Amino acid sequence: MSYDFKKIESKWQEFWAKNRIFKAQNKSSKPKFYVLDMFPYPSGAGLHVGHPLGYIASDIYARYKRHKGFNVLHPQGYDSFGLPAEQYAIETGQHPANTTDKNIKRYREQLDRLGFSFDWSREIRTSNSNYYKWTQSFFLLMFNHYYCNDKNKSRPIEDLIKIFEIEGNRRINAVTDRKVELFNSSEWNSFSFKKKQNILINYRLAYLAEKDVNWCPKLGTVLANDEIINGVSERGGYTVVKKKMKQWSLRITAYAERLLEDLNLIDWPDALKEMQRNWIGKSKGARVFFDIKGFDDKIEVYTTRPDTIFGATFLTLAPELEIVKKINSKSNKKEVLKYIDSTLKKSQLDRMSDIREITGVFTGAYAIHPFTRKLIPIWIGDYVLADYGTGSVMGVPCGDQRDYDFAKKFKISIVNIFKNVSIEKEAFTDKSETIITNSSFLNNLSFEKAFETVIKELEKNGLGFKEVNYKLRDAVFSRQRYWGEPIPIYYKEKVPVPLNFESLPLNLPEVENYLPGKEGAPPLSNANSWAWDEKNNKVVKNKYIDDKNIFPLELNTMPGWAGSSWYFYRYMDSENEENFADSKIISYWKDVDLYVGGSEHATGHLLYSRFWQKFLFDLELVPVKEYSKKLINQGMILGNSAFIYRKVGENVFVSKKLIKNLSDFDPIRIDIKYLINEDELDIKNLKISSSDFSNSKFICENGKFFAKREIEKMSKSKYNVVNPDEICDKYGADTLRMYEMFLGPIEQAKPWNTSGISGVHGFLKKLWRLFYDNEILIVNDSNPSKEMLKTLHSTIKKVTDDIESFSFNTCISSFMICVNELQNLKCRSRKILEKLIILLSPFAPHISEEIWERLGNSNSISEVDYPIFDQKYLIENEKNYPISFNGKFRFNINLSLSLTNNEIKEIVLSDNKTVNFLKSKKVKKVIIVPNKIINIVF
RNA sequence: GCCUCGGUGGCGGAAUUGGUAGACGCGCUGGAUUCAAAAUCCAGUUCUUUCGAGAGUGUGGGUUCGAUUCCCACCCGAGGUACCA
Repeated sequence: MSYDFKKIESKWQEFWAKNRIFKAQNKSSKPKFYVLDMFPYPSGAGLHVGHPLGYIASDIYARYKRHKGFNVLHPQGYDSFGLPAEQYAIETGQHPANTTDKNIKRYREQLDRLGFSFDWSREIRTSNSNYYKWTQSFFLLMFNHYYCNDKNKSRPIEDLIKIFEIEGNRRINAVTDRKVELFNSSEWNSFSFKKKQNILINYRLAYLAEKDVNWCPKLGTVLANDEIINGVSERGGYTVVKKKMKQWSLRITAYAERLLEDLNLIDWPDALKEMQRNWIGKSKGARVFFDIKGFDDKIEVYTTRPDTIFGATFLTLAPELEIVKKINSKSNKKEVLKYIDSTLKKSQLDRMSDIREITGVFTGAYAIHPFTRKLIPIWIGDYVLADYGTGSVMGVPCGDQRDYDFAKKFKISIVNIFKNVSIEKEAFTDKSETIITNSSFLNNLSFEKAFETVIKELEKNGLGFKEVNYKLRDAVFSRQRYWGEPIPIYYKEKVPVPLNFESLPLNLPEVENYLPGKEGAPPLSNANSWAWDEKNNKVVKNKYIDDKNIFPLELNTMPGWAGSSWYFYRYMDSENEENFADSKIISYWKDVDLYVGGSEHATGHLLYSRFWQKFLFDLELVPVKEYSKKLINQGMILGNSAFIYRKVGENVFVSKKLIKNLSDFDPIRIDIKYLINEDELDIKNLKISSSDFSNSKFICENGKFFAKREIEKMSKSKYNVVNPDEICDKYGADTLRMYEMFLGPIEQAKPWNTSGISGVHGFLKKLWRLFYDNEILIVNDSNPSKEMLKTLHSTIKKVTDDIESFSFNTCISSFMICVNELQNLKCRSRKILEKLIILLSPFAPHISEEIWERLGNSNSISEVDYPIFDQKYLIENEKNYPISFNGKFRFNINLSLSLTNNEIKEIVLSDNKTVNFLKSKKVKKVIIVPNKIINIVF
């Protein structure tokens, strides 16, 4: 009997599903362990071999933890709202829900073949209304809260209203996106409903505001910063322009400091934490006020180098600022307006390609230096961003390269305020070597000293104050799309009013088509029933909108990251109708112990979900500040694309090595299924299957035609995808699982290469032969030899250590060595072989279950305890290091050490206990820890 | 430009905290079994070599009895970021 993986794998997959082996219990005496995968977006292309990489790793760990006696929660679901389904709907008229269902079915089939230990009873879909009901409820909570800086947490908006009623807003210390006018209590109480709402919206955590947003005309929607790659849309690669639009935003900036600070609490990859730190972009500096000559207004600038204030020779304002139009003099008016206009028209891409090209216009106005009282010119320039800091900077040419270039180009004076430094060629920006001169009371101070001194002076004279800034922007939350969560808001007197909680979910309406409506209105404007009956709390037809109780509903939907910001809590209690999850169940599972997913979500999902968590934490809906203790980023599996070369202008293809001059040829992408033996082209097959090539001529070398291979991202459009189904058919899921782990370190990107898979498959066949000689089970109850025990226990140790550190690739090596050694030792001992098979079962669960059963066990192998390493079976060889040394040594358990050094002759360690060595005057202490370092201190 | 990570045979990659570099797998070479193939098994496989040995972990220095590992400078690659004052 040989290793019949097809029969084995379908048998056990059925068994696991039927017996609900992996169903997690919400009550258990066992310790809990929550293993989470980033749930997939079910695209139409199905899975390729790259997708399951992370799932395999997390599945191994989940199965391992079950063996170790944990109550493991390992769920899976679908992030099923999203753009591709909608684009497909626009093209074909099919409802996105239908295509999404179809795709999910296909995904599930593919996932099921790989033998994952998911608890499918907890499956969730973000596009189901019983799920997005809660996403909507969290939006309402954000709408009904504001961020209180004094308590440093979110508080109910009612608290704020109460304060307004008693004393107005003068003493309020809350996060707002712009300055709010000041009022006292009697003023507040006299305000109309509309006016009150327009004030409150400035404080809400979910707020509506006119914003410069990234508008993608081709997609007909706005995009968040993290959805733009190199100035074009991540999806489709379309141009993006700045546009002013009224948009919903979430006040993530209120949490900037906590998001930064709490990175210290979590065990996430350093690279990813660093990305989040940079994205948050904290900087310390000062705000400085400049008077404007001839105006009452002041210009406020933000600077991280207030120590260089005496080097400021001009101010530059962002062209978009309101004040620009006010202060520019008549003589320059035309030029200034033209410049403002051209800035607004530029697309993201233009602005990026124009990088370092210096442009700007003098406004004709002058500011007054706060200390010297000298006049300095006010310019505008698009290198100053309107939405960072104050949108204005003080130009210090000697201390900032951009200011330096600007001053040089426009012949503005440059003052050197650095001691013993030349600024002939470029600005001097090294803070650590800065010594200030030529600067009145700051002379001879270092950067740190000058920084503190000048801020004190500014604050004393009311000329400015210390300030911290963040690059992080509030998250735009409106999308002009159909296939997303409706925002539970209606408009009364053009003011947004939240639906009450009881009327959720606000279901996505049916629409006739999914394109934008009139005048670019979002697709929801195409719905006939999309108005809110306030009295009866229900959706009604738009035609009643003139009725005094009926109001228009919000037309925008939520972005893709809304549903994924809290889904890990829904898995805990996915059926709950009363709450997003029961609070007792939440306090049992608490948080995610291991989260596995791609690093491409570093500044998107992984930041938004942390923000969402902190908000829920403030409301005491969740028990922890961070939802995921540990995160592992799996690297991408890359595809190996194939190109063949066609002579320019001819239908003639030439084999790779015969080409001398590449410029005479066009590379043509072909599907890798037409390749045999790595890079040889199957011309016959290609000609038959693809009409494009049926009349082509192929020039071969030695009768064979070779293609060029190139490593790039695996994708359907690049014709380089490898389908896991094919691998399962040919080698089985256990082989695929092990091979994907064997390819290399989990977090590294690595190209897919099928040629190595035979080694792993051969291992499983060899493993089978350890138990079976043809038809006969050869395992017996003989006692194992010392060597066998040593092999087993060193494998237990290596594999356990490596699983704990997520080095799954070296685990596989250890298994291979173990099986080889046991084969050589002709091991037949059940005591050894049973343990080996348990050890292997997280990696190759199907074959392990099968063998386990054939050995006469009636329970599932997943319910068995993991073997425990016993040190006594490891006997290390004695090692001699005939050298003199100074410092640390590392040995295994038994040690004999001779030294040629005159001072120490011998250190002998045996049985971990007796230590003999000749005392030396120079040796102060010898610390010996078994299996650790021997530290000899001189 | 800045930030982060990395660079080891023909290839994917091992090497615990500074202690025999190249584990394990692929590929390749030779052999066994076979009518033959598949499958399987055994041996070899960093490079150079006058077969004594010598060189060798991107390059050049340094620390150390000893460096793939630590330090400095540089080169190359991947990812992130894009005028953030």
